[in-house]
Amino acid sequence: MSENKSKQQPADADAKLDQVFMALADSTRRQLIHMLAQKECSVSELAAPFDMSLAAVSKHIKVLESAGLIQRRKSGRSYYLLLRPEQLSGALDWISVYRRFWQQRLDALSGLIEKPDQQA
Amino acid sequence: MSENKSKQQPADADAKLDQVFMALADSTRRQLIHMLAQKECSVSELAAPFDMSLAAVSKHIKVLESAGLIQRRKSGRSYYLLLRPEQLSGALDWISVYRRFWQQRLDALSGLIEKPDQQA
DNA sequence: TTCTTATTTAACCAGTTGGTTAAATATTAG
DNA sequence: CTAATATTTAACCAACTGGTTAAATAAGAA
Repeated sequence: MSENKSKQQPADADAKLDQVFMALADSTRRQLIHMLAQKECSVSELAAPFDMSLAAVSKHIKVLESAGLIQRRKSGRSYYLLLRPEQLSGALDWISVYRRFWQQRLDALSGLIEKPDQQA
Repeated sequence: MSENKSKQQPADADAKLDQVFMALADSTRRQLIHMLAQKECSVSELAAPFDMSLAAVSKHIKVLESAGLIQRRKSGRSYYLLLRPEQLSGALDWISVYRRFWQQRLDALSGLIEKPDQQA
């Protein structure tokens, strides 16, 4: 018998979500993602706007990279980082499951606004 | 002049996102959210399925609570926890910004599948 | 080859996380 | 009042985070 059939969600997917959410749980890293959504950047381009050492930014980049959110390409003596936005889909999907739990309420509320009495 | 006009995103919102994403970056806490999406639960109900001490679960609950994702109500000697799913909207919105970056590609891809040649 | 540029890696540090067990607190039950 | 139940809080610990500075590595420039 296969030994991990009992887990409905593979531990891998869980660990991956851990990594992605953790990667997003830092303002600097979210800004890096934002920059990379505009265009591919080198490490020093990415580091420029931040008031911290290049080594610190390098570490943040590594966190994003091991979460799979960015990809690295070497060109000459520079590394260029490329966003892999589709890697966010797991996180989006996870949260989206709970969207209906608040959307319901909002829908009900906007229903009330549209027809405050039995006017419809 | 107001001294924090230069920041386009208030630090508060940033810190809040930090907390929410951090709260989600743990499988145990995601499972707690899942349970609370079904129904309001007491601490011991929440702790039951987990192979860890009640004190540990209590700490996880506190993390979710300070992120604003759940709300606590005392009844007798039990605490009941209630999910506040709408508090996930900030995180969803943040990720959604980048959705188009991968959706574009998927759309293009499915376009290719629908009309593999110039058959349309 | 030697210098400079781009970046990583190593060593270190303070603070946080996620777990433990044991003690404290609050409330209901006898 | 006393005992049991539900939960938090405290004290502790190992591992991880996010930052630092300094040294190592890689590659283009002179």
